[in-house]
Amino acid sequence: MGRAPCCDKSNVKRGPWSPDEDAILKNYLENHGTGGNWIALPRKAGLRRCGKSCRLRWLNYLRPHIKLGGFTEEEDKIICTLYGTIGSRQDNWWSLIAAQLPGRTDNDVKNHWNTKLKKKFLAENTSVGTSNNGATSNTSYISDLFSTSTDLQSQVVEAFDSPWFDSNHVYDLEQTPIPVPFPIPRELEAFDSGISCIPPPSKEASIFSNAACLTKQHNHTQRVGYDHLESHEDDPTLLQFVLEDLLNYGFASSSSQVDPP
DNA sequence: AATGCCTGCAACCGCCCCGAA
DNA sequence: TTTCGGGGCGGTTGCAGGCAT
Repeated sequence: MGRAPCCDKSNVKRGPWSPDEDAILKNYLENHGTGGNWIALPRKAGLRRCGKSCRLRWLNYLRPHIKLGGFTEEEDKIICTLYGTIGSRQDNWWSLIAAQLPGRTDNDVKNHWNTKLKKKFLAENTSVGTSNNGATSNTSYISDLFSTSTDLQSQVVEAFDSPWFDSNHVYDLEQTPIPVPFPIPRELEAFDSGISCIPPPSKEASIFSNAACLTKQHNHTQRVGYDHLESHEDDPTLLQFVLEDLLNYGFASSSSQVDPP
C-alpha cells in the first residue's frame, strides 16, 4: 500500500512557475511566513500548487540572497575538495556542500555536479591515480586541494607517503583488503568502497576514512549542514571540521568508542 | 535550412526521518 | 508506544536552447 499523496494531483498546476505565481508566493511568505505548514500554504496563499512545489520554489529561487547563474572556479574547487574529503555517500552531502557555498542550494550543487563537475573531477583524478606509482603527483594534487590548511596538508601528504597506503585495495569490516577494479583517486577510496568506515591497519593510511567517520560519528553533519544555514557568519568550513576531528581525536579506529572532548 | 543530438536546468517523485498526537 | 503526517532529501525526468551534421 502506497503512501497517500500530499495533495490532489489532479487539482494542482504543474510545470514551470509563472512570474505571477512567484510574486504571490514571495509576497505571502514575506508577510506570513510558512506558518509551519507547507502543505496548507498554497491554499492560504491562493495558489493552485502542491505545497512541496511551493517549498522547492521558495528554497531554490525566491529566498533572499539566492545566487543564480554559473558557478565560479572557486566554487568548483570547494565542491571538488569536499567531495574528495567526505565522498558522495555521506548523508545529506549536497546540503553539506551547499552550506559551504553561500547563496547556493543543494539542488543547484547537485545539478552542477551531475552535469559538469563529476566528469571533470573524475577525469582529472583518474589521470592522477594512474599517472604514477609514487607520491609526487598525489602530493602536488593534495597540496592544491588543501592549500588553505597547511596542518591538514602536511598530515595528508604524510599519510599518502606512508608505505601503508595502498591505492589498489579498500578494506571491509574484517579489515580484509578488497581489490579496486579500476584506478580511483585515493581521496575517494574510503567512501567509494561503500563498504566500511573501518580503517586499514595503518593509522596514517586511514586519514580520510577516519576523518569522515568521525565527522559522522559526532554528528558534525548536522552542525555544518543545518546550524550554519541560519547564519553564514563565521562559518567554519567542513574541511576545518575534518581537521579538527583529526587533531582532537587522532586516528583512533572508528570501531572504538571515542567521546567528544 | 532542417534535423537530430547533447547539455544544462527546473521541477517532480518517492522514500525516509522525525515530531506531534 | 504506536501511528500519522509534514519536511527534507537524493534521484530522476522533461524540456528548452545550443551545437553539429
